Amino acid sequence: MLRINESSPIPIYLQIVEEIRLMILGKTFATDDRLPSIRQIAADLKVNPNTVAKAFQELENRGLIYFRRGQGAFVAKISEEDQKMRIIEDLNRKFGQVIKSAMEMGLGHDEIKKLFEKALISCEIKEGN
Amino acid sequence: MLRINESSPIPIYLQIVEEIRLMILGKTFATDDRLPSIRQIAADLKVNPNTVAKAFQELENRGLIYFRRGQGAFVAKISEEDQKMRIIEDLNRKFGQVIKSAMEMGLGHDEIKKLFEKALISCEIKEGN
Amino acid sequence: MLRINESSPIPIYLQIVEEIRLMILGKTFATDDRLPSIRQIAADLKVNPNTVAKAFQELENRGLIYFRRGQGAFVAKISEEDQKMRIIEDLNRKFGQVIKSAMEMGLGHDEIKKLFEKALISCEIKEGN
Amino acid sequence: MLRINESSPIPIYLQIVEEIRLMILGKTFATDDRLPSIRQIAADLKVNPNTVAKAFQELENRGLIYFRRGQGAFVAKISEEDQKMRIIEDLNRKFGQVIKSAMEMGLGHDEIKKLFEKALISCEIKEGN
DNA sequence: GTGGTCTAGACCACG
DNA sequence: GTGGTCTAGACCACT
Repeated sequence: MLRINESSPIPIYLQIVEEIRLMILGKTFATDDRLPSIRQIAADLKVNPNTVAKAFQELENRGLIYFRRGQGAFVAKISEEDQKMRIIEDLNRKFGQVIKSAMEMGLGHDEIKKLFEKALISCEIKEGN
Repeated sequence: MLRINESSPIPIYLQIVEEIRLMILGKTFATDDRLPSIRQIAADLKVNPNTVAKAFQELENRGLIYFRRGQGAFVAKISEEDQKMRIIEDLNRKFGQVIKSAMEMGLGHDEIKKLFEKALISCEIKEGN
Repeated sequence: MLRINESSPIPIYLQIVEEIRLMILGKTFATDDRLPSIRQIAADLKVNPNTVAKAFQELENRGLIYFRRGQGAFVAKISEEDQKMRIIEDLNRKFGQVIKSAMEMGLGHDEIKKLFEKALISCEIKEGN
Repeated sequence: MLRINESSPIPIYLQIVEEIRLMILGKTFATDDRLPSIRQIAADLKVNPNTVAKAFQELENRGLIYFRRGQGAFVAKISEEDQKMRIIEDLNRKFGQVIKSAMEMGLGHDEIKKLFEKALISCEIKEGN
């Protein structure tokens, strides 16, 4: 389920944090669902369990998951509005960065919009597969 | 001119690479323009000259700049089409990532589009300042 | 195993690159073999680890080695033909340079050949020891 | 007449030294011939006069040239035998290096000889042009 | 243990 | 002045 990019400069544990964060916000996991075990994920990703453990700790620090001794990690409760807000803020920030860099490269409003729409369609096609 | 984010997990030298790359693609610098000196940038950003040197070396490896001994670093020639192509590929990839994460969080086509347009407008307002 | 020449005008890190390159092409190391660690080589050669790291980075750029996080550097895969081709090109270039300089010094075909053969034999004797 | 390689790691002044050394040993210049002026060479190579001056100084240190105030640099006297010996030593050393690297890459006597002969012929063809 | 990043600061080559 | 190399040594990410 998870995917990491070995050659990215971003530490693996932060890539895992981000992936799981998105899954939680996107309700792939619901409140109080049990997450896959650290060992399970480590085996899937062919990564050291310590690395996954570090990611889980980070998620706990951010209040997105909690641990039950001997049972594993579970999705923490977030209110609907809170969740929606976080998603929107997140995307707003990400879109902002891309648009900013597009503007730095000299593209205008219409060009940017066109590129976005092309990317959106191409994503939907991939998703459809 | 350049800005770096100290707390980002992305290494400083790669942040510098990315900033300069965007400037070159966006024609802030034209072909054969001299870039600011390593020492200059290092002083501006308050980082070690070696860190900037590493960024420059990376840019040279990617063929975006070249060096003249004792004179400094200069913007390499890229054909117009090549440049346009790189910009588009770059944005396509970046938009793709954001859209993908939006879909993972359960947003639909229209919601994503709406968020994008909001972000675009808010960027233009900032730019206008 | 490695040797460097302190007084050469060629930077130490490039000398290391060349030595390891020859070892890989000459199959002293096979595909996916682990190279000695940066720290190990640095200690052996009595140079700074950063210098060796720079050499390794260069080898990675040239596609001769790859890294696994936390494990070390490994010999990348090269096809047999590719390897043979590189070796031949390399030697052709090197011989060409020496022959060219010999010609510039006024030596004729036969003299050059004689010198080469003498050198070849003397190398074989050394090798035999 | 001279050629330098901008992208070589060997300093330009040492490249110039080597070129002129070969010319002197190869009798392109005879004893007491006047060498081209520093400014002349600097202009030809599009290099800073300081760089050429440094090369000349190095040649003087090695006893290959001498200066006459206000007149320029001249080829120093070398005995015939001395000259022949230097040439041979030089080539022997260079061939030795190439052969050594060939052996390190696992090539045998006959393969090396074949490659050498091919290179020799291809050099003669170039020279013939 | 591994490599990766970064700093502080030295010295060199080149213009 | 420019970039290039190198050292000494720190801290981080990962196995």
